[in-house]
Amino acid sequence: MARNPEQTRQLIIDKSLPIFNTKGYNAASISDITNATGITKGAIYGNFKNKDEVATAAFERGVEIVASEIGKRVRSVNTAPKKLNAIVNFYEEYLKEPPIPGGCPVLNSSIEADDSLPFLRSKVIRSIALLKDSLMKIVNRGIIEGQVKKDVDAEEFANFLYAIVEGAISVSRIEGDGRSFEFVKRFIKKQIQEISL
Amino acid sequence: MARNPEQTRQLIIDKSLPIFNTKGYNAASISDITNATGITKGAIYGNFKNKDEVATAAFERGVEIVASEIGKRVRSVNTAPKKLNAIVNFYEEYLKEPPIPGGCPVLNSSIEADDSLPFLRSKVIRSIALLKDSLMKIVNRGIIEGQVKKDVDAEEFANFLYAIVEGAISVSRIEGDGRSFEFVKRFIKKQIQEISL
DNA sequence: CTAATAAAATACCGATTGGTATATTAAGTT
DNA sequence: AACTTAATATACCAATCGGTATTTTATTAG
Repeated sequence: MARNPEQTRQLIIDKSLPIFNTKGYNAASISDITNATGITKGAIYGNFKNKDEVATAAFERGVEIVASEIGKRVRSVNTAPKKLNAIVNFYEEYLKEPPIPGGCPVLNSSIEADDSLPFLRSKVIRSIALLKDSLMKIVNRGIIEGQVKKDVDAEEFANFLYAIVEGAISVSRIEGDGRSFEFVKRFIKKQIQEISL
Repeated sequence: MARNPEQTRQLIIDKSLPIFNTKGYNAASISDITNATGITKGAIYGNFKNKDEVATAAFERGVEIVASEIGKRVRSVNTAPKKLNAIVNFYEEYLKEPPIPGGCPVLNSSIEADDSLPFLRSKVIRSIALLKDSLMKIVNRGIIEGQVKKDVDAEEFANFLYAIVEGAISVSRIEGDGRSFEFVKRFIKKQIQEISL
């Protein structure tokens, strides 16, 4: 054996994630990664079969970062409305101080993978399903625990919240300021208030 | 003079639009365009300075198509709530039978242009501003004409509507079915109802 | 201290990229 | 019909792409 392959692999993933996330899969090149890591092509192709696998690993790492951060926020409060608000606040902070440069990896990959990048598509779909499912569970538990009106359609609300947040991120990012997100945030908070008891 | 440069230019724009919109700027190559048009590189570079200008022209054509279609729907009804619903219905149809393959060009370019493609950024920002402004004007006129509650914040509603529609499109497209959009549509229709008198 | 081995570095590959310089061709003018 | 000119086609360019084969290097086992 020689060196530390796990560490190398992790380095490649960590350094390539922001590259894929900012430039997109096609524009991100292997030499971008070698430059960012200080590691050579040989090391990359020794640890990954091809560029697709690096991108996949980077995407999954990105989702992991986002999901873990959301999980932290969600667990830090104890009612459904507070949890939902915490998620919205997280995304607002995400815009101001991105834990991953380049925006939301799920949204980015979603746009790039819908027609091309078939190897990523199912991963993206799965990530979205997980996120929406978390939202649904929060709402449903809120209903059970008497914090949310019981006639609320949890699936509809989850779909609403997910779609509007992703949309607001994309708009705010291209506009380059948080004004649009501010408006949307205000709207979402009203909606959360609306379903709360 | 020889041949018909305007016609050639238009051919390049029309054929490259779906290519850029499905594959994205980077993955779409000049040879993709020569293949799709049956025209050679010489003709492309005779009519456009470079790839950026082809992409820009294609993007603007895409926006033109979307905007004109929306305008048609909006003009076909005569109250603010109906106009807003018509726009939502348009995007639902857009998913089922895309006038431009590859999804919404504004959303797609928005994601790709936020970090890279500086030459496109301002065009995308402008398109979004125009669309949101149209939405705002519809709401404000609805207020004046007594179809919309007068305490409604038109800018907030426009931002909400634009963000959620773009988000819903992206989710539905990656998922490959209209289920998510269906949920979101139901939610939006309720909101339109909510602001209506 | 050496041999074995696995990881990483280097050198190379054909294919493709965006772009350009040149040649050809079609149309308008006289 | 000959000439001019603008538009398109062809041929070519260096640079870069993803990927592979080979060599070097670091580590561990004996």
